[in-house]
Amino acid sequence: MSKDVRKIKTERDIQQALLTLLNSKTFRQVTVADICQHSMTSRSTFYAHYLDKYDLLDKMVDGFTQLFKSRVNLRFNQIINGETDALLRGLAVDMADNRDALLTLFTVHEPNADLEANFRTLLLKEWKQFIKNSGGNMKVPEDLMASMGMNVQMTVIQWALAHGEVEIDAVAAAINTIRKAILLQIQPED
Amino acid sequence: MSKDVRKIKTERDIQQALLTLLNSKTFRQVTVADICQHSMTSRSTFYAHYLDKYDLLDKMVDGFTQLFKSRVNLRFNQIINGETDALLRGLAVDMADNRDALLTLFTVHEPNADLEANFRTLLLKEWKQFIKNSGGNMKVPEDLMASMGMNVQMTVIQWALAHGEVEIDAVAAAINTIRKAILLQIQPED
DNA sequence: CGAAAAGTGTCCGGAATCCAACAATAGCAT
DNA sequence: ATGCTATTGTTGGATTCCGGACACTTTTCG
Repeated sequence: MSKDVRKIKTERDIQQALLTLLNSKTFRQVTVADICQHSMTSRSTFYAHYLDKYDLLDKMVDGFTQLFKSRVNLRFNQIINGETDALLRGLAVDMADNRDALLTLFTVHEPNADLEANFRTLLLKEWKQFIKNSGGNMKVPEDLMASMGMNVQMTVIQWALAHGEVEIDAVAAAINTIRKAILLQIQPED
Repeated sequence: MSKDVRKIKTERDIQQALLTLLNSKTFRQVTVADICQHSMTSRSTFYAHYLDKYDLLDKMVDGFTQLFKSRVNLRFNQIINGETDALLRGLAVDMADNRDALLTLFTVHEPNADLEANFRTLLLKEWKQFIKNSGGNMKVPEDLMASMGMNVQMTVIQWALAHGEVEIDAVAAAINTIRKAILLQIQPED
């Protein structure tokens, strides 16, 4: 049942071609012919794999969204006590493999294909759950703190992707300050 | 008459796979199955393009040799007076595009496929011709000076490939000293 | 030595891809 | 508006590639 390697190769080439083209063009400006030319595939083959360029983008965004989703669940489930800073940075290193692809796709915002929005939605959902499970009396609205946590984490992820996770320790201190302020609101019983 | 793109793609993938494998294995240790696995091509396809792995290596070496040959002729023909230092460094930047491939293939020395030997042979031939054309009375044997020029230039090429052509100016002064000493022998009428 | 494992080279049917058409639509300039 | 050009999808036959088999040689290892 597993795919023919030719399918894997062409899909890889097509997707890589789109990412490359997105460095010099808007997604709207990219044409199917462009993608085929860069990936060295015929247009008939392209349409054998995707309905159109929007379908291609959808599937790429969906793929990374699913990958991120599994990682998010894993990371949040692994949290014990005081490991929230590991969470903040952990997701960044998780996605480091797909550094270029993610950074590029973050710049694309189409109605049904918005990777950054998907990431934010997933994180927000997990933060709400996390706050609810921690069960303390909140001084401020829980949704506000969830949004705060999500935004801080998203900032870390994007910064790490853009600058390389090597120097991530340099900002750890600054992030820590913010993190403590947030956690103080989330778990006031500490 | 022009090739089907599929042929171009598979040959590109196969050749790239060999180069990658040569970073961790000797050419003798590399197996056809390895190449096929890395390049995601079937063995039957491999043998449709090449007789064996030696044939693959031959064609790669021949390709770069031909490319180098044309550049060498071009550079030497462009020499007027006092531009010999431009020649010394020019060939280095010419080959910069294929930096990784050349550096890797330079480590392979097979009886009928030795890129470094080919480069040296081509350079030596051109240096001999260049010295003969300059027509001065030589203080030392012409072949010796040709060999000298070839070796200096080969050193520059390999150094530039290994370290990046960006900082090539750093060694320009040192090379210049050697160059003057050599040219003094070649053109004693100056 | 002798058997097992790995590698080589070749073959074939079926699958994926190419290529060159084609009509239809969208965008753009005059 | 009117053409003109670019782009979009679709189709069918030719080409290339894949997967797996086969016989054979070489290497590895007990």
